[in-house]
Amino acid sequence: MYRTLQQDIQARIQTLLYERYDMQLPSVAIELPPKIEFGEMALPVAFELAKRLKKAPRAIAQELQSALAEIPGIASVEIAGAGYLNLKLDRSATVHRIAKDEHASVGGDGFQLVEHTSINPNKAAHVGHLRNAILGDTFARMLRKDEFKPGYPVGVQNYIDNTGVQVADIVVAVRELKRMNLYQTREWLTEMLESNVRLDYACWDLYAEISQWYEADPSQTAARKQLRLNTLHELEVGENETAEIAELVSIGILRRHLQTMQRLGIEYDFLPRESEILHLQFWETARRLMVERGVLYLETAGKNAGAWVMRRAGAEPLTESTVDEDAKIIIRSNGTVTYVGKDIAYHLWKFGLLGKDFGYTKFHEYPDHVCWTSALTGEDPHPSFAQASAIYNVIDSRQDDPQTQVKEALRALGFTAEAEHYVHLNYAMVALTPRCAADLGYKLSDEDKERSYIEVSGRKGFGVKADDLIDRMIGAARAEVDARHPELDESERADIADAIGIGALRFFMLRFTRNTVIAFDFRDALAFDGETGPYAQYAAVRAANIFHKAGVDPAAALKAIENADLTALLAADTDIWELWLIASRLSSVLEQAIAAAEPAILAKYAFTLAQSFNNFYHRHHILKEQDPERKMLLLATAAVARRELVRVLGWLGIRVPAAM
RNA sequence: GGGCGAGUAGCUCAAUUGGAUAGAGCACCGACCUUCUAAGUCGGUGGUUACAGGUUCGAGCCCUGUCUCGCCCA
Repeated sequence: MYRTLQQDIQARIQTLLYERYDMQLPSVAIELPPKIEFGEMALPVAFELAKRLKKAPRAIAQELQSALAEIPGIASVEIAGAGYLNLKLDRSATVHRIAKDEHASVGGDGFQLVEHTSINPNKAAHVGHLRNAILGDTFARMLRKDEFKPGYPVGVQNYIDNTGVQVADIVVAVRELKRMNLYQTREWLTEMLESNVRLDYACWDLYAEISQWYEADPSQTAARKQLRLNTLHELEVGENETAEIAELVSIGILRRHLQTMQRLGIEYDFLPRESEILHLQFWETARRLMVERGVLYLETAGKNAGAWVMRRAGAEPLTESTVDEDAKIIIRSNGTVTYVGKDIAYHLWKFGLLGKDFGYTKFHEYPDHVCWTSALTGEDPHPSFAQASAIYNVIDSRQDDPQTQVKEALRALGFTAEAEHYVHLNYAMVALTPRCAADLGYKLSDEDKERSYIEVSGRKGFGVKADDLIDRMIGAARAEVDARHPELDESERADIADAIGIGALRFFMLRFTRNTVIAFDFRDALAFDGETGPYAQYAAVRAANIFHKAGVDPAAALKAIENADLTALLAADTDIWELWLIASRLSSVLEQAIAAAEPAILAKYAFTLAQSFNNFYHRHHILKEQDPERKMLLLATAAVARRELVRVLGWLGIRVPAAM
């Protein structure tokens, strides 16, 4: 609703400026004043005009004041400070519009492809992967159609690198450390499934072991490294026992990853795999296109001589005699393609520019949709995901350089619109505090102890596994629920604890802006007070309780104020009006969060709204209110706070439990 | 060596992209449960926004330089 008002007023001011000063501004800023006493909207436009008109800002503000006051919905206009125009809204009229759920539409056409999770299928997911998946899932929820907004058509995919060096390592481990062949591997996997042992956990340790093994015996190092390269090569070629073992193990681990993510309410539509990108020869098609358009060229001199390279973004134009030593190698002089090369092909596919598609086959059935995976020859009918008009790659900041290269390749190939809509949704890593690392049994050097954080390492088997963390979050919530609600039966308590534990975890991962390194510590993550998920959930539960006790439907409470004149009541209680104002900003905040690709903005908003509601809840005892008019307004206020809180928590993937 | 990011209260983080007196949470001190549930509320302590210059009506944010830390690349 706030967004709608902003848009109206911006349009009015543009016409006003045009009429008065024959002037057009690209945009007119409307800010939220620092205090509610200054009104609900502040315009610094007089400062902007002062330069052009060569007049004092205050004088310009005075010239605009009366015209602005005539805009419908505006109660008054005041001039403050050096020339701010502070607008006060007609509170009663605005509340009526909010109660009717008038709000700016969010959404549009064009398929939005969000890629996240993308964990190597060779070991258990850890906290870093959780940040990735939660960010991506939240962003997809922000874009997607729901009961609040038309949204965009959205596809969520999880890229599976099933032929990479990490999977090769786990195959080497299965063979060399566990001494198993294909048949024995199959039995091993079946045993684990039957005894409910987590395969990804077993491989977590195996992966750490094999990483040590390569260098454990100096006389064997060269041979072992060669074995690893051979294994990798066999994986890439396919149709051999090595590839079959890799397929069994990686699929088993992938299924575990999907289960882990399902616990957080995270689902996927498509799992494209590296093996199909190789076998369907995506790269060969892309290579031809790149050579044809002069983007990829053979270097004949300098240190990169013999390699096929691509110019970096922003590089100076080449002259006849110069050699670009800084160019990015795409095909090494030994003929192998780099990761960036394959990634360029894959991204041409995403935008439907490659001229080929995967085969598709069903991989997993969620309650209300199917998750597909890539195949050489798939089944029909099937959807296609190679039609993105915008893509969002949730990949951590360590990949900034290669991501910039892929985007640059699209631009250089002439696909400038696609390059514009290529968003690397990057984020800083999750590390551990030294204390947390020590608790996990990691030996700290004196240098480590001084650091503010310590990086996790899969090769060292050092990190917090996702399922362990989820178990602990839910366990801690369960202890609280058991203490507070002994009267509830087992399944109800389990469900509430699940909502709270997951809510706390998701909120924790989302409250930091993307470029902040999270120094993970159990104490911080397990906090249920203050700026946390449970705090926001608690506010929503409290609001719901009011309606249970009153026997009133929240929607009816909002309808009840439709024809009431609330002017006097809203003038008397500024805190109530302020809560309505915060609630009205929902779509405005969502738009801002989408534009900045920053879910933390929504998390912050959810907290602010919950805080404002808790404040209101404490100050006004709704069910005891004697004045029927006032009680009606209080109920409607609780209803609107609850409505928007449930919505924003929904986008964050946080459920509101039945009780707390 | 090159590239990118960061440095804000004791700690962990914000700051609507250049706007009004830099805000929250935690921790600490104090007050509030016979209440629609205290996973809550209210009050207090706490700041030279790493440092030095510059740009302008206005700088935590932009520019130049310095220092420190992290990540990526050779």
